[in-house]
Amino acid sequence: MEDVAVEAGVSLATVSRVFSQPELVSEDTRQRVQEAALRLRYLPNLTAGSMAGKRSRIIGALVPAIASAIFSETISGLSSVLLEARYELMLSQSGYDPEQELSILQAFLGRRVDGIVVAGAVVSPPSRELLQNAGTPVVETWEYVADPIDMNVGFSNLDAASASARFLIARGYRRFGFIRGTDRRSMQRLDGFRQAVVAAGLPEPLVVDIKSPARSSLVEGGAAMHRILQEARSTEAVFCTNDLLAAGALFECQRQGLAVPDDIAVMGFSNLDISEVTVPALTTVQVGAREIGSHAAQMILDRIEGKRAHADPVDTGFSIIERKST
Amino acid sequence: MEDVAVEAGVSLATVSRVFSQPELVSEDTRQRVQEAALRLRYLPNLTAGSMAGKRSRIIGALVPAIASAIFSETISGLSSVLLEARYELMLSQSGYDPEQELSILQAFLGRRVDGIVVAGAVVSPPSRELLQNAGTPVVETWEYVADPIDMNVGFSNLDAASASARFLIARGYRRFGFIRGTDRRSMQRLDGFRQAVVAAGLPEPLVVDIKSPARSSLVEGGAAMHRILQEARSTEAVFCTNDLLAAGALFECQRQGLAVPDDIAVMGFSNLDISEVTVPALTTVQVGAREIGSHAAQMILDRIEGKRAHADPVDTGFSIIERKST
DNA sequence: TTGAAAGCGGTACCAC
DNA sequence: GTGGTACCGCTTTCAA
Repeated sequence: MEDVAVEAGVSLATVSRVFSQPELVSEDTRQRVQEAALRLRYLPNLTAGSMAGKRSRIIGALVPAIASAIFSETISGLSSVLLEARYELMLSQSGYDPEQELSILQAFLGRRVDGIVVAGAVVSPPSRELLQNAGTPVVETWEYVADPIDMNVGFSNLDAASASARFLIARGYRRFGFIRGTDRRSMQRLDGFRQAVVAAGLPEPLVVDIKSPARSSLVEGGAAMHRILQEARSTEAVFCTNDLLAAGALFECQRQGLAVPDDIAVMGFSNLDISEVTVPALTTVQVGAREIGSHAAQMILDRIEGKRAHADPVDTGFSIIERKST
Repeated sequence: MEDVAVEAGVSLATVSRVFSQPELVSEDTRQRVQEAALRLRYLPNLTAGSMAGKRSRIIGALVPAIASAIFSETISGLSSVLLEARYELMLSQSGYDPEQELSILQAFLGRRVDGIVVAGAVVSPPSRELLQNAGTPVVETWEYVADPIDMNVGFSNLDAASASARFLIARGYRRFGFIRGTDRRSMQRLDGFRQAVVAAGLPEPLVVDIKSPARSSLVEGGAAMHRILQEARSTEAVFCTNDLLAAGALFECQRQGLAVPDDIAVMGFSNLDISEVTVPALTTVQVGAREIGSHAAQMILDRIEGKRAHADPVDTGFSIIERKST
């Protein structure tokens, strides 16, 4: 920076202004400084800037697994908003491990990120406590959190699953299978689904849990459907806690020569790309994955700029998308 | 940090050492400092550390689109290695826009990242020039780059596609369709495929380009297959430049009531999760997506630690996975 | 093994 | 509109 200042014949302060608050500098000097910077290939050191100013312009995001498609739209939405606001995204995966989660959050705080977005709610007590004391803006997403650490953008997984069950019941299905992922949201979905089924006086769904959250959901979905067909061939409709599981389940039906939805219906959750194109296309629940990400980003940015001290929880809602698989 | 120093009755330097080079501090003082830090909830400011030291411990990664599954295994592999080495991942998406790409790379350099990994090669001249002059370790991936900016981990897309063509020819297919993505690697794959087809004295493949790289490849693959079936019903086998396109194409065949591979064969590329589970499962090309990411991370870490000044290009190779779709 | 002090490269407040 | 200058919070010689 000093080189640029000398080259342009101005002070350090002026060079700094040209890059951070150009409107405070006269047209003329601005030009001179910018040319000097270009000539010297000067790129302002944002790290130094972060330290001197108080903001890092970095947002940390934490997902269970980067390779899983479930949250990628959310992260993409987050990233898009941040890019536009000239913020950077720091991304990490916890691998479903609470200790890993804690150490990642510590790293984020150590970096003095301006905000943290987590996929799902933060469940491990040490992690919650850490964030609670840190005072950094935090957004928990993809579920309604009764007692959020800070901000919350999501929807009621319980309600969404209840509505799904009622939808299936209204279509005439009576005997249900339920393929469930291992995350907390899947638990909530099971609760909601079960409640609606029981309320309708129908038998409880046959619940099959997937083996490992780390493996491909498409494969797990197939394996789970295999079990259901083995244990309860009379099952009429299977609800899966995400579209990857549902697609895997659908393929398993095809493999066994079963017609969907005539022999057995399949319903997914999340409205991922894949649900739109399978044959038959999957009935699913739209949850505004991308919107959750962009919303979370906006809430953090607003908070940073002091627009509102406390943001109310945002309910992004859901809607059932009826396709051919039910 | 000063508070901790006072609390523990030591100097700033000692506190610093406890967190960065604990082996230089006596067991006793180390304990005292750590306890003090815990009591005060002290988290070292890594930003300040980055500035004082010379390393940021941040690696920047640039992909065309975060929501696309193509590179997610690579990013995940990258992230895993970095996490273990206590580095952070900064992720951005260019949205297939060269100007965006440039501005993201500038931001990375402004952050003084210790290394940059790009999905694919950097093509726009200004971006290349920027990185060339920066001196930051750079890894271009997923393709063999004749004149890399710095390091290179990938494979020959041309050879992989040639091998695919020969594989299909050996299976007896003669009339080919080719569904092509818009990226450079897809172009290379077309070259390789075409060469092998022509070398065998067969007619050139019918090439269909997808409309927009931004839309879902699954949908685009279906649309492209639709066109092929319309324009050249006699096509015997369709090669797609990635598995999402292939899956989309496969579903379109199902929609039209065509049997795969009996009526028409479909082959994909990349060996994504989905190719394993569709019915029929997709023949594809395995390219070690995850390995590319972990390898890239390791190369950068080695470089940072001065293990080798210049790393040779790494060829991760490829292999054809024969499944039921051909 | 520990401490003192000079930076690292900016920002932002205060004068002029 | 521009310049001077205390920091920001840590790392890293150099000495003790």
